[in-house]
Amino acid sequence: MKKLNKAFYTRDTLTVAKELLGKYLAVNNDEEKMIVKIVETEAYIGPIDKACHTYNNRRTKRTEIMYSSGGYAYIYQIYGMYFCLNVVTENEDAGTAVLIRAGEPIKGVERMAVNRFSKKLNELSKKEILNLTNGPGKLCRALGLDKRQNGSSLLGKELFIFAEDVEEPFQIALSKRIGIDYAEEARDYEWRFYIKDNPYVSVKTNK
DNA sequence: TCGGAGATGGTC
DNA sequence: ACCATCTCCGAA
Repeated sequence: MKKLNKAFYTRDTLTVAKELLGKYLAVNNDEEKMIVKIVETEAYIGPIDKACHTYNNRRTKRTEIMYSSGGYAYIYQIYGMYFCLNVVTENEDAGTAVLIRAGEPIKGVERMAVNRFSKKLNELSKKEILNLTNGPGKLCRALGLDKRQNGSSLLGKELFIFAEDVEEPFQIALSKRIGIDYAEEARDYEWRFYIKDNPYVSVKTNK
């Protein structure tokens, strides 16, 4: 396994969004050691993207981390009760990031079952297993990610992304992004990427 | 199986 | 007053 380095993140956001597919997101706290395979991402490109929190170079306390150079986690709260994990990309002041929308549970699934459903893994139905991490809010809940990890470096050992030496082949599909209907022309940009036919991709598909 | 609405609180 | 979400519940 090879941890993704600074150079991986400080590239074009659409490239990073695509290349994050099939990589592995690792969470290593005292309490939790979990891994998911990334199966769905979305690019957010502030300067030209009305769906992005940093559109028009808007700088606020919340979005400040998005203006750092690539390789940091931007985690924000949404709808009062959920969190979304983003990976900051490109160079300092770019204001760009990739939203991690869904993952396939690989390791520490027992813990994910507790975090999501307060159940043991062997008590989950097939449907619940598929529902562990197939959406940005669900993914963060399963992995125990919240405001505490906002701004964390992805080059450390608590939260990072790595590639396996041998990667299983897959096809990349793309579509419009989810849940940004307010974003005028940006709603039509096909900046959502996912692994074709992977069962853990979030179900909703706004074509 | 589906669509609508409520939950819930930080941000602007 | 929103909002890069999720779940429940009622209708069909």
